[in-house]
Amino acid sequence: MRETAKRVTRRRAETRARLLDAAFGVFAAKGFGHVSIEEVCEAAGYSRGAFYSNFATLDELFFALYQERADLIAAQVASALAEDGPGLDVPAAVDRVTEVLLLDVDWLLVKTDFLVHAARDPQVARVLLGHRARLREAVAERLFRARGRTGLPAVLGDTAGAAHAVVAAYDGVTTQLLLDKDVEHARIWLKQLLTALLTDGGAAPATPSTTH
Amino acid sequence: MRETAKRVTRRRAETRARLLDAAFGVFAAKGFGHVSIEEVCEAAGYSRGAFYSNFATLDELFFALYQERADLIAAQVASALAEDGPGLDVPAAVDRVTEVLLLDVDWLLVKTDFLVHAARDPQVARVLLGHRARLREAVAERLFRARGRTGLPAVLGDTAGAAHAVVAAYDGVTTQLLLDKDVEHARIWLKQLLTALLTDGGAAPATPSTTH
DNA sequence: TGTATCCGATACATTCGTGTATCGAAAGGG
DNA sequence: CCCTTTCGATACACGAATGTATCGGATACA
Repeated sequence: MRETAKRVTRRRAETRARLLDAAFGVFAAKGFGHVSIEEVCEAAGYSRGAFYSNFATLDELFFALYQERADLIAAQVASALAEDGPGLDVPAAVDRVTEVLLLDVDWLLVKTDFLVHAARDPQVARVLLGHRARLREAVAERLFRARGRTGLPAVLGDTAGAAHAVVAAYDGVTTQLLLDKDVEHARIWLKQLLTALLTDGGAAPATPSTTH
Repeated sequence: MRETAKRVTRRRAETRARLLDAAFGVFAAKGFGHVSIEEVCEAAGYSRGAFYSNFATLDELFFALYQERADLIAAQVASALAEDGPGLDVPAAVDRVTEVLLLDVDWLLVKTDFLVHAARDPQVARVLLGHRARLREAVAERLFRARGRTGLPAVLGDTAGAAHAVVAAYDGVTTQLLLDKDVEHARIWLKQLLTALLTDGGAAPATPSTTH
């Protein structure tokens, strides 16, 4: 006996996807909490009937949207970490990851909205914490492979601690980026931060003016 | 000739303050964007007439609220940085600042809401950027006074760069704190991060389990 | 204490969003 | 090719929140 033995799908999947895509745009532009169901439907080119046929509430759609995109990003990060020359080239990996993480400001906006949402709903918070934990583990595993090549500062503890620091740096840079919208500067800055955190002395690269 | 020669005030100041206080509670609980004007008024024990007499829109109230509290925190941080034994004791200063910055989770919630708000309104963003810049300058000035005692890693550049890193660390830790609500752990973790960032090798303190 | 002014409560009109119920059309199975 | 099932559009009823206009009571100042 199949669970929820719904007969079908195909149109449905399409409209669901369109709704999610449209919602992403609307959320990015106005912020969850300032968006009505109607706006999403209008942006997607559907009427409210389509919405209620696919989702019960706007929260549910938001959740689905987040999960979809978060998984996508996670996969990209994982591949950026995996893809490696023969030598465990940490700085190169940092570059690739930075590129992926700070790709799309709209996503950062939506993600932060989701954070704010999760901060008030323990159920949702657990999911987000799960995503973050998985990300940290991927980073930690990568750092572990590179141990020895790079001397981690003792203050951070083991590779897990260092991974924690990496995520914190990412979050910190994101905050600033949301305000000044300067992606290039954010990338440079994140690389600098990660270098400072992950290398023991820190071979000084050309330090661009950090007065922004 | 006085600007806006309103005759005056006393009841007015009182109700305005009560409205702001009540709004803080409501915003912290439900999040800006899920709060109606009526809710704020009800929480404050007033009717909508009082609100419209003091503010034009909910955004305006939110802005005033943020500014008020942000100034307060800024003053506390400044005093925590200033207050100093004869010797420039950086770790002690880090402790004090950490204490102040991670004092009230509700404030972090509201602050993050405001960030999300500012991210979509350049006018508001400039104000927030201003606040952050002032905070950074206070930190930088303090670091400058302590230079020599603490060897800053070269990767970060000058004291201004280091201050930038301090704020980023703060923001990063805030994000995690909003999800797990563990203030004590956040404090420890922030101290660790700051130590790792501000000291060149980093004298390892007792590293608590960072697996959270 | 009188009085001009200000403040905040109440009432009202209106707009906006929601959720549901119904119906025609599309899609897949036999 | 028909027929059953599902999808999504339309219409409607309802509730919630907004903004304004008006009014009575409070407050400062002479």
